[in-house]
Amino acid sequence: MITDARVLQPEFVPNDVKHRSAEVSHLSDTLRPIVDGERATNSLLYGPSGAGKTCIAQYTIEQLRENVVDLNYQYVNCWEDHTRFKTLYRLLDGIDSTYDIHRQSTPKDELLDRLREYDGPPYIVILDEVDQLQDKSLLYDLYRMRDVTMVLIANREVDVFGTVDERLNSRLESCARIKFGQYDIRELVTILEDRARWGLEPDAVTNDELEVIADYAAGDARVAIGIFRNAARVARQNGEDRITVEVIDGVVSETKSEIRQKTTDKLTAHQQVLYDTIKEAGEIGAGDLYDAYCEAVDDPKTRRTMRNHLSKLEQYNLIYATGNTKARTYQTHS
DNA sequence: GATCCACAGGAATCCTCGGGGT
DNA sequence: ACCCCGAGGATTCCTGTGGATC
Repeated sequence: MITDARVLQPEFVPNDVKHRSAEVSHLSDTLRPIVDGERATNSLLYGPSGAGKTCIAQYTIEQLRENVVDLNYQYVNCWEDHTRFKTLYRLLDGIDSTYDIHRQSTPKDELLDRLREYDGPPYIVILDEVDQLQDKSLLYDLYRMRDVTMVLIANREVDVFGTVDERLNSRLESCARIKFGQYDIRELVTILEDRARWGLEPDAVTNDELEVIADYAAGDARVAIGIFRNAARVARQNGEDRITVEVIDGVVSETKSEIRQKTTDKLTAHQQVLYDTIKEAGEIGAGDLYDAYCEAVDDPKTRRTMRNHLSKLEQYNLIYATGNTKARTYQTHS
């Protein structure tokens, strides 16, 4: 039933994207000067998760590479590489310049100097989940490099610019903001149609089933594709030759927790405990939460550190807080 | 409405770890 | 073997805020 499993993967970038032509052309307009050997504008793509930001960034740059003789680019997930060192390391990796860097504390900012020395072809860097970057001044350092063009990706604009100082803010003022909205049902269906056409036998699924999936996904393409993939897998295991609504119903909650799991896996042990505690309690205040947390771990950190962790969890969209000061409580999402 | 106090979050400082230099 | 350095996390210190209580 499955003819090409690759197109069912979440990181698959199709060679034709749907419903995002405005965003694609906006982004490629900002990058176009590179074709003429000029300096391109930096850009910020923002919008909810599963709205196609990462996909469109990669797609657009691929398109550009076909038109430009020489162009380097590198994708960095700032959540995974959230420290200054790791991000810089990844950027040097993209231009094969890491050969003798091992430790975290090479002479002060040697990595940055190394990047400054770069004089190859234009270098486009995608900084995904850039709001997770702990040291935003790195953006300023990158901004000042002639050959480097930044494509920033975040959920909310304010997460990127709300926290940086005046100096950086005025520099980034000029960057192109490209807003991504949620997909609607119709759009999700056509996205899934394409994947079905490329990856499954004909007639393995009809629009009715795709609509059910799109409905469950609530605008999030990542969730839609995840449900689709799991449904295809289960159908194949059952020896069926098509995806039924029953199969879809069966994999929805599994898929959603799978995606959430991917997020919580990236948390530290202490953050996990906090998240689990909140989840179990349903709704909990800061004082009770700290007490429960101290019970649950051997070496509890301070209250202040817990607050730092909580604000991380909030940024990750795992929890949210309501109310002010004493009345403030925490809850998990969905 | 005055006072209290748990709480949030910024800033400065401390601590630890990994790896270099001598 | 020893000391030193830088990065990043944790802690300490602090201020401002708003709900609770009388």
